[in-house]
Amino acid sequence: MARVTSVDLAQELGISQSTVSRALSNDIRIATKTREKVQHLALKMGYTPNAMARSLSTQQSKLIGIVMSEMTSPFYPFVLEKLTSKLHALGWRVLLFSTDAQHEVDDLLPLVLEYQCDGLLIASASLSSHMAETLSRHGTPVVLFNRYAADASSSAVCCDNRGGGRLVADYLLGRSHSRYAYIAGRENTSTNRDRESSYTTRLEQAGFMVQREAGNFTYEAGFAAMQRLLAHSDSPDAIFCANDITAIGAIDAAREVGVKVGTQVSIVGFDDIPMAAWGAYNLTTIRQPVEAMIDSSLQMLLEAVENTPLGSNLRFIPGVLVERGSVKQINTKAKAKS
Amino acid sequence: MARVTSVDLAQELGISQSTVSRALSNDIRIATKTREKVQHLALKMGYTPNAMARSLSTQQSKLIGIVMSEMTSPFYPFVLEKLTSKLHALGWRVLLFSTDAQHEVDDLLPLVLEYQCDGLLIASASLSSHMAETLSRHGTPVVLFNRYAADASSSAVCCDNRGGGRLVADYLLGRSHSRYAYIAGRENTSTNRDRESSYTTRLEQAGFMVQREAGNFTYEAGFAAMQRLLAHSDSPDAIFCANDITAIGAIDAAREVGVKVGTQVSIVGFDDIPMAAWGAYNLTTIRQPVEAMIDSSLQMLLEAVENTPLGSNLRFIPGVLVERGSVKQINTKAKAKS
DNA sequence: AGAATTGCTGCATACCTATGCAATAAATTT
DNA sequence: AAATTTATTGCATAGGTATGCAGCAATTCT
Repeated sequence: MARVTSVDLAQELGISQSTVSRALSNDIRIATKTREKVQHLALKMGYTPNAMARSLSTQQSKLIGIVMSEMTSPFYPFVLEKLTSKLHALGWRVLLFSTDAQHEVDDLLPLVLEYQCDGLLIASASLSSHMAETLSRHGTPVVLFNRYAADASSSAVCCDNRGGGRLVADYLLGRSHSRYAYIAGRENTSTNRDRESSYTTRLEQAGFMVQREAGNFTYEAGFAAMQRLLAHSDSPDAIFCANDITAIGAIDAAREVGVKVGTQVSIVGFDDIPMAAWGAYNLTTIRQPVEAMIDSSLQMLLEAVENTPLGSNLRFIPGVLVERGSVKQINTKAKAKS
Repeated sequence: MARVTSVDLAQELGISQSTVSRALSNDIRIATKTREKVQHLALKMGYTPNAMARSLSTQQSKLIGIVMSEMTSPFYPFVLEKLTSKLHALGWRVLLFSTDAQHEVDDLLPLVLEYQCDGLLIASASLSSHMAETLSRHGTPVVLFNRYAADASSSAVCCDNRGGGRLVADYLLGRSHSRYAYIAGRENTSTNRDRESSYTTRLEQAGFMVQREAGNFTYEAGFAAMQRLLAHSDSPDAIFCANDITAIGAIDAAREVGVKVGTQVSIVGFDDIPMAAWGAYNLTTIRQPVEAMIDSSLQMLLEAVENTPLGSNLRFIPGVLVERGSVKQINTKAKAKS
């Protein structure tokens, strides 16, 4: 029951604890024979190094904190899984923090600091500049995932949401729609702001107004927003939704009143979550370059952890439009024209 | 940049480190004045206790390890989020491990042990009896979530899958179907075994055969399995799927070939994930009592952590059938009969 | 006033590992 | 054979907190 320590091994073999420690870390200076003896006994006695003691000694916890909100939105579990398995493969452990509301992120940080995380990754949540400063004072590098700070005080990697919004606008413009709308995500997220503003700007440049409905990145919000849109006689025929879940809600709302998606009305999402490809929805959407975003943020973070702390650093990775069936096909007139 | 420690506080105030430590933990023996002075300075200097050092000293890491597979299946993110936020509220931190394949769970455990986790929760994955023994030798309590060990060597809380299977069988039997099928989940999971055997047994008792198609808890598997089922002329009219995702795949496959779900064919799932309620699917399913399962497993685990390590302990919590539109309604004849 | 109690604080050490430096023994060089 | 180098190991300490026990001053009791 009592944990076996390196001292136990040392006593058992009649050697010093330091030799044991070095033998177990394959230090070249230890005689091969001794090394093997130690490693063999360690195995036999079921020795497990104490990471706490090691951290204390080395001043490195080998811990990466991940704080994530919206964990139940289908996009993020994939991110979380990839992150943790890649970190594990690289020898890091992950300390997980979840939060619903934005304001709680700040409350969580002291805990991150207590556990001496070597680095911090914040997904789909932001960071007060006060806390960003605290972290930097402690020398804990942090990168934001899919969100960036207004004051650019911390590094971040995002999907190129502005580019994505433009892509959608152009795509819809190219297939002769006449009344455009946007169903928003949660306000005060850079994600929503960027997708909306770029989409809207582009359409306005082309001479169109765009109707706007509030939302919050959920199915229910998408459903309700679509109902509102359909309540008027001149309801839109081209709708960009802040994310896929919202779009799916919108599709279900349209179907419920017999409006045909992909012929009478076009709907585009953002993310390309697995459900977007499901037969019932077949949603045209912008695919977030998740793998690239994950790799990039990991690289950024670990570099900062291992080398010198780098300054603020923003990286935007473009998404790609994946065409499915929720947008009107080009009619012959438009085709001839192009 | 240099972290401020309790020693720094002590020096600054000209008192001993032990007094600082006690003052910060609100030890009654410390004079109120001193306590306040210390706490005030701690705040001012931005003191953060070092959890590593504390763990080393107290022999308690306040860490709960969670290992989870199938993180991307929609059921588990919810579980993970609930678990972490409840643990946080109770003062615990969570060390997250994810794994795809079963065999990797064993490889992960040494890491759990290195970090001195006070307890371990394994979701949707199992544990070799060898490792269960190792853990118990280390005195680390473990509870399995939604999976249980064949040899009952570790505690577990599960949905009552057998009860659920029976519920489905009875429900389908009650609405005059004639050809039954089961689309399986991953083999070698207690979840799949229990759902299947109870369902099948009940139907066989009632004199029916049940056709079986392999699967693995995914949309694609459900889709493919349904295609196989529909390939024959006497395809089933009542299908129980190992989980909701599988059922949704099956529904899409049926729709693709024009088979009407809820009238020509009945499909029932298991889990009641949010998508089951989506308009396009409207899936009748067994709702897992997630909250109760989470609370129960947490209670079980934390009790074992804080008190004496308890022996093996199994808990099965019944699910409830939620009726939606994917099953044939009772026709008048059947209704008259009952 | 002396004795006992109470209130508050400090000393010393445990927890476990990693690592700079010194020490010893063995091998090599001159 | 003496001097230098190489190989291997041990000593001692840092890292930050918690805590049993002792110490001291102030208060209360007899």
